Amino acid sequence: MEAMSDSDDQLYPMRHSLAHIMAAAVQHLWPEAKFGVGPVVENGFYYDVDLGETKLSEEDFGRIEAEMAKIIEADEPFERLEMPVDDAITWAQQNEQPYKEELLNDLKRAGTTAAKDLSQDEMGTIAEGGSAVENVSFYRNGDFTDLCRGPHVESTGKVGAFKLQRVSGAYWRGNEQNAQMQRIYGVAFATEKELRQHLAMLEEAKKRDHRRLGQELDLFIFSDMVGSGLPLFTPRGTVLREELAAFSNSLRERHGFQKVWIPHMTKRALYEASGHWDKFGDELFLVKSQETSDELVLKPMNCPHHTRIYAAQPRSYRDLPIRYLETTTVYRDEKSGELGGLNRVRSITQDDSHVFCRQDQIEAEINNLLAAAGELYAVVDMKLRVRLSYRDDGDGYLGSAELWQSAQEQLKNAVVAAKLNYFEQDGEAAFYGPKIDFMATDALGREHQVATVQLDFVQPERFGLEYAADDDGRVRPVMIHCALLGSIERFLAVYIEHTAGRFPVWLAPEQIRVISVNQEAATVAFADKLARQAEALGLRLSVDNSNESVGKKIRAAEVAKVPYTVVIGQKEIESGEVVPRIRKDMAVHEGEAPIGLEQFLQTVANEAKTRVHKTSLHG
RNA sequence: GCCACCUUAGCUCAGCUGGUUAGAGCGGCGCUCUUGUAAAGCGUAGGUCGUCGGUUCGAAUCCGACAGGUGGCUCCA
Repeated sequence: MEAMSDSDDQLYPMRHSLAHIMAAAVQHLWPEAKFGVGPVVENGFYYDVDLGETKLSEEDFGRIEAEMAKIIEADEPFERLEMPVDDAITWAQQNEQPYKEELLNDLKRAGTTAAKDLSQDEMGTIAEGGSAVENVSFYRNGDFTDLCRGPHVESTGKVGAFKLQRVSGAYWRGNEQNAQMQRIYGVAFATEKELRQHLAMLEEAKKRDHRRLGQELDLFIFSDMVGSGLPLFTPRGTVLREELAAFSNSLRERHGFQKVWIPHMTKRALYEASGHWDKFGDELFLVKSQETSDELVLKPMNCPHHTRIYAAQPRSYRDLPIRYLETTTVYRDEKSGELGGLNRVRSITQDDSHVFCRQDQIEAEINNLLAAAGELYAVVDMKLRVRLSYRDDGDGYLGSAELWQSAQEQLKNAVVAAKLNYFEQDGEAAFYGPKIDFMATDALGREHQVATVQLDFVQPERFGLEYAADDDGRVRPVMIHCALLGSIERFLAVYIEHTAGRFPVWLAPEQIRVISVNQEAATVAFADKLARQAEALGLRLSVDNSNESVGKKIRAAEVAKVPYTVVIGQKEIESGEVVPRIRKDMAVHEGEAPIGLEQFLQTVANEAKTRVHKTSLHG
């Protein structure tokens, strides 16, 4: 979320100490507690505990916090002890701490071999990672001793402000084969004020939650009868989807992509050929034909279909690159616990693109895509950062080492040329090729994975794709997958929260609301005229002619976050001018300024067309 | 899929430890008012308390299964 800073460095021992104090409190309350790991995380800390049959709930937080308060009140000094690993193992056995014992045993082995099996967190919890381990450290305060690398603050009184947040299940060492422990999370800051600020931010995030706004702004629904992870979009939500898709499509068309269309199901043979059946078969929705013996599946991706279009004709090196685009829905049978709002759904609409190109064209094609992505994220007003995901030394990567080398270089060159803020990470590549992952920062400073550009050396191979080179030899093209928005559903989730539902004019489901002062014939006729003019300009305008007070109707428009509201009555009918009420986030000029009707509508239409998020109008 | 918690009217929520006709605000509808930049007044209709089963003289309330949701874990081509 936020970058590490000096204050985070100071917070580290504090948060670490709080994890320790919480463990002490838990042990006071449940002496049989077995402890796992208790690391510092973003904004706080957690500790994994095993309480046997006892199930914690947030109602227990009061007791735990009260116990922690006692320990903090006592201001007990933290005492650091060191002992050889073998002695520590004896300690763990004597104190019946099997999880600690397991960690120590691994640590002992890691001392002589590579520490590969231990995750960073686990290593970090008990010892400095990587190097040979002889001694491990313990921290003691009062009657509680815990295996811990530290550092801790001097005494239990110096831990700042904290609050326990939630409890959840977590597998021991992140492996679902292992026992499930209870993870208690807390947030912690140096001062009460910072803690309050953080909690206020969480409060704001709650208000902006896309699920809540989706309901309040009437954008999408879920239905028990339709099923989990299958969102249905209302007329207003559909405007958002279609405007976003149209924008992404038009951007890509401008960058040389052609639209294609494919059916949403296919024989499973397609995925047996692509290799997806073996790897992801359990995520496919099966479709049974009642007429034939075909075994069909709903498409979980579009690339295999698109390769069929490519392969339907002999291709020459002169034809490349060939660029297809399609905004279409794929279906993936995600596990039930993984679904959530629009973030993870089972019907996923991707603004998908596939480039088939020569190896020497990779860099130019990536440049092309980065330009499109840059334009899109500038319009939606989100900062981008990219991760270059490379292969590591492991095997299991397909394609020659030289191809990878060259491809990774070309990716990086393109990212550097695009002046993107980037970082590189080995071992994050897909098995079929290196990739660029885009993270967008929202208005609350949270980062979200959105667009992605991936090179693919495998599918061209699997599907036997080729083109005729200048010497008439047969050569494999490289495939580039790209989605600018990622998925429309996930993008909407992020974007609704980014804007808090205050959509810019080009996306707003309702751009102008007209409020009548009364229901007299002249007023109604004037409203009708306005509506017709707006329609001619392609604007989304609605008229609120209900028999309510003007104040109430203004409020309704405000709550619906409509960009422009105009009140019409005798005055407007006579002058032909309106004073638009402008949604606060869009205003740049102070003061009121009446504007001719025609000019007002033209201006709004122009703002929609140019996709600006501020207005040139005066309120 | 796993752990914990949740599900009462269209929405937001009351309903104490099981006890006669399940409440409120907003929204809807009707009437009065014809209104000038964030909520006019009065009236009225909405619920087999997520579904199914069990315990009980009696279940919105207790138990179980299922469905859906929330927070995590695992996963995310």
